[in-house]
Amino acid sequence: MDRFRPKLKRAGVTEQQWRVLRALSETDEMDAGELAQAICLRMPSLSRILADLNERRLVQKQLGADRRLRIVRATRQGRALVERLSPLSEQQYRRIESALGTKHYQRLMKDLDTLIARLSVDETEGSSTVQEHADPAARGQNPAL
Amino acid sequence: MDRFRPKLKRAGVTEQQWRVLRALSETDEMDAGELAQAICLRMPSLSRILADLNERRLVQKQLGADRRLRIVRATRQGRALVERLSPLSEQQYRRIESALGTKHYQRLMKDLDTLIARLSVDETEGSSTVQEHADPAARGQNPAL
DNA sequence: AAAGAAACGTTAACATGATAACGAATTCGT
DNA sequence: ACGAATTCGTTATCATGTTAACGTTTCTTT
Repeated sequence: MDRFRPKLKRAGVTEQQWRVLRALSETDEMDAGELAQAICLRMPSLSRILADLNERRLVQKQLGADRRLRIVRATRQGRALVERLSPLSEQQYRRIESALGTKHYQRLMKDLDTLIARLSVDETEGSSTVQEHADPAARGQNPAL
Repeated sequence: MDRFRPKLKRAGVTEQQWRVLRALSETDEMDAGELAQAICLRMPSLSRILADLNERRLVQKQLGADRRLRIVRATRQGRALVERLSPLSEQQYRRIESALGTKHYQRLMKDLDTLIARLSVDETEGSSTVQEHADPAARGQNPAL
């Protein structure tokens, strides 16, 4: 992140704002809780970030059918920002991969996924919210960048 | 850490304070810079933490021969605290190990060490400060807890 | 249906992470 | 020897992590 964060800063977003936008740009819409779990952000942090991104018109918040829920969507501008920065993000993953070698890299990502999944299970005692990803291109359910 | 942090809190130390004390109790003395690198803490954070721990008599700061350096040592009380909490820390590592299995656990720790070492190298472009640890019991140069 | 419990977000308060600007001490080049 | 560049640590500032306390809305229980 030491390498990627400066690029994010030039683009006007912080590290966590980036993770939020990235996650949102991959789906249509989510409620805040889903989003928080998807990217491992606590609700207090997410609240602040969404409030900020909302004012800057990068995301859009609205009430759900269940009016406790806050439905969030990335706006056009938000998605455009992600499109613009994604290549720089990919570049960092390739850097990590080349530092370890493809084989070790994939093994590391897999082991980390396994660890996160298993630890999550008995944290919440059963209600595993961590979904499997059969996609071999997936680099883990919690992309750092 | 979600499991260990509450125990630390009851003992009156934060997560990073714990890491500082743990590192110091394993050596005789270090200057602030060495310490920061050893446990991956930025100097601004370390400064605040050492100032705090110093007032609470858990560590002791003094000037080195080179008077730019701050030599730091854990006091008796500091070491006693680590002795008292170490078993609880070990317990967490065993939990992680049992979640992955011994084989995967060791492999994960090794891969992470490798990654950290290699990324560090070309961050600083050559002046690798990351020392090897031949000790098989070592769990990585940056114990989280 | 009404009181209580639970779920979802928000806000508050404090500790930490990150970056930059600074002060003090030391080393270098001339 | 002297001024510039370095090194080490501190301080300032802002964003985030963490925990707890709340306000709303919904679900449960009776």
